[in-house]
Amino acid sequence: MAGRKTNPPFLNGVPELLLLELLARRSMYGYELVQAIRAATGGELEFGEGCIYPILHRLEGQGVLAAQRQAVGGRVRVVYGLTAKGKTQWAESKSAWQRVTQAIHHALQGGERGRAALAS
Amino acid sequence: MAGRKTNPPFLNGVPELLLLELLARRSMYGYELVQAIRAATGGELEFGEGCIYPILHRLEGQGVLAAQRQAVGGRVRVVYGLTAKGKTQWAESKSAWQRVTQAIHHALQGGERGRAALAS
DNA sequence: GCTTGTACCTGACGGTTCGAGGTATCGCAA
DNA sequence: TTGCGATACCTCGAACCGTCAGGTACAAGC
Repeated sequence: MAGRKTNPPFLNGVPELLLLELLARRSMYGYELVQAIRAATGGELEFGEGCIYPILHRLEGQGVLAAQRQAVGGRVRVVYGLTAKGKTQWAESKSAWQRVTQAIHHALQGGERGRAALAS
Repeated sequence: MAGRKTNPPFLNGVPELLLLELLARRSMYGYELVQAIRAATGGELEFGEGCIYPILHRLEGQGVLAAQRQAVGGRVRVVYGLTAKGKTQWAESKSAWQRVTQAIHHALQGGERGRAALAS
């Protein structure tokens, strides 16, 4: 339990979920995404570049994202956007997340009462 | 992306959170907790014994849980309950979870609009 | 006697994230 | 013009968590 300071110890696959969400709105490049996630979560969550870039590359390899090199100034940005497959995955991830969090939320609430809501 | 069939790929520290929640209500033993989690989440989440037992032992070692051996029939059950420290940690974990999921939820909703809420 | 269910436990494996490091360009200020 | 910080990309090793497959043992039913 020694190391581990930054983010709270939940989350797994959450970076990917957030990536898909943000890219569903508009194409962005890696460095931008790192800060967009921080902004979008009100600073609550923060994933380093060492977390984001590998995911980006993996998703691109899976055909979920499409990369496009853009020259801006004298620099090159790699802008990512969702493919058709990506949109499907985005929708799936999102609903999976909602199912899971609802289940947990339910478990955190449903003590002695609230069992009625379990209508098969 | 090969392996990974059972649970959706979010979650980290979630088993621990659920453990604390359930034990805050009443003392339980390991095997019971495994099924209680499944029941409490409507079957959505399922953590095996290989996940639960190590956490139980770790939390006991940290003074978060107190174990008590009970002889039932010809068998011995190890019943766990929250210590004072455990109750603190339970509250902390719970509020942390809520903060995080709210942040993510917010990120999943707040598209182009809702930026106004970012005062300062 | 054998299988199934209860009840405990462990260890190897794999995936994900973290942290620190490395490169290069641009703009600004000293 | 030199240095610094911000931008922008990338990679690697370590750590952690959860999964899966195993292993023990008792009780009850067939």
